[in-house]
Amino acid sequence: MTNAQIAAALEELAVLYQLDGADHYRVLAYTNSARTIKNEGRSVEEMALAGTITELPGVGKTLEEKIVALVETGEIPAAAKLKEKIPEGLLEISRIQGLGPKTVRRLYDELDVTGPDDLRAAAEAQKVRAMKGLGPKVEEKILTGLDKLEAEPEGPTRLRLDEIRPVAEELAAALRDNPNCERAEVAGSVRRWTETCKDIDLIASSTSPKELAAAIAEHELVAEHGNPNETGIRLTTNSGIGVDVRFVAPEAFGHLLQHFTGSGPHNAELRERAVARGLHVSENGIKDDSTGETEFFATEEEIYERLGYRYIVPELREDRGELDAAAAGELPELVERSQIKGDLHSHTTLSDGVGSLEEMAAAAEALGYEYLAITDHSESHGFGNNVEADRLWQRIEEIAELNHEGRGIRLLSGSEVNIHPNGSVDYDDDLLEELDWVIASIHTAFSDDADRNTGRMITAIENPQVDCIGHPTGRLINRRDPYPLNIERVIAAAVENDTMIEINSNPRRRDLNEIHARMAAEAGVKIVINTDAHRPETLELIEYGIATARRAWLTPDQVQNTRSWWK
DNA sequence: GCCGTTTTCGGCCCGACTGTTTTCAGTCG
Repeated sequence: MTNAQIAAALEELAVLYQLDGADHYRVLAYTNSARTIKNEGRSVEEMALAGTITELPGVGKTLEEKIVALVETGEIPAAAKLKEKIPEGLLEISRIQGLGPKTVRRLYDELDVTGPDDLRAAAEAQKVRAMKGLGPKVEEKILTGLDKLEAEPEGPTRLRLDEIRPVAEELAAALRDNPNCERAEVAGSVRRWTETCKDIDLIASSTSPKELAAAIAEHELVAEHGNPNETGIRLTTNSGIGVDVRFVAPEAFGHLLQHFTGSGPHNAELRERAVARGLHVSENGIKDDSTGETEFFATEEEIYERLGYRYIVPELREDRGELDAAAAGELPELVERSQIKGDLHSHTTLSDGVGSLEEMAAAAEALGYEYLAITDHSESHGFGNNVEADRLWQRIEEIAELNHEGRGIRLLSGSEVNIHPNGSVDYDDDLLEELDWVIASIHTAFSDDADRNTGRMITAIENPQVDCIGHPTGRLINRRDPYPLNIERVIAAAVENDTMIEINSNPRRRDLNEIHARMAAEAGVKIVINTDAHRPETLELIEYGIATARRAWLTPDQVQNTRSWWK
């Protein structure tokens, strides 16, 4: 059972308890443990069976018992019991925006609502507005919420960062360009460089906020907007992305920026620790119990300093140990884009790329790189993009000639070889030996069996001709789950054989992800950040791989392509 | 349900917004 599956079961149990009227903090214990498990790289199933799971923060005796039952029998007895008592449809309708567990429970108790159909009937018969504390507006919200539920049964999908980031940057730039704007910044998950984002948060200060709000509402990307006012405005873009613009006085800019950058768990933990010292943190400032005064800071740096921490960059604000590290002055010096000296995974027209050798070289040189590995697909790739051995021998010559001509960048002759189901790779050893750089990836025959996939990959890792494993889990964000893989065994094999592992920067992949990359680097795996560029301009996507590396706490010495090629 | 720089019991982050109601509960981020 995967960590994601265990986390989902605990989240479901949390909702069930909520509908059952359980204490708020008990519910919180379940949702918090679900988050911890999602953030854990090691197999939680194995930890549960080994009796070490209570090492995880927020997991005590009771949760241990429930998780062990879950991995052993496939279900949690308490959840099964609650499901007998609470109709499944109630879980569904509690996903409606603005409809919480308390109201859902009352709808069930007072109107016998057991699911979406009952609820629609009750709302249409105007029975909801007859309930105490509810009125016609709630009824309306329920009906539109039900429509949404029908249209998107899986819930709203979070957009990939590359789908949302350009919009956020353009709107922030538009705010800055307005003469009424003093300062504007992107906050929220976009600023933290998460894999996916729900919406866009923008923070701005202005001498005449209302006019600024009215101006941004007229931007060409904006389809709908709420009322412009002194505190902000809510926008929806043409592509359906929600945007929250908030205004703040310049002297308190840091507080709002910090608050809306999040993450929620980071802020909650930050505040909880502050309370122990008599300080109350909010988006409005820091209230000191000892003086009764509220302090204001213009920058986040000052806020973190006041609370006893080194400055924590947005990428680390996930409540994954950054507060302890910042308090102890032990935050890592994170890898930066400017430190990358070359890209070790790229394609040309020889396989499925759209740039020639020269075009790719020129683009890499323009980025200031010292080297670029040309790693077209191998012999068995198919799709008409396969490269026969003879052609690759020829390509080695072409690259040697280009290098001989002496340009500002060194090209490395390489290949992205397919890992076959038995773990062997394309091409004979004498050809592989002649290459500067060999990446091995799985592109076909994903098995649903973790043991088989893992064994296949470890065979490739053990192959002395293989330098690096490409996009190790094969996941496509929002589109394809990773194939089952025992990542801990892969990491151990990579350390033992001194085989590197890639963080693929393509924003659709970001593979390794930040959790696994952190675990791999801590275990001693040499990480490489590559773009897998299929056209000259996509070499720029390195910034997404850098972001994943930073979110994985990686330092430049853990990233091999911060070094010159000979090193 | 978890946990301990005051604690093995009694706390557990903070505020805005909404819709309903004359002061607040519920929901959300």
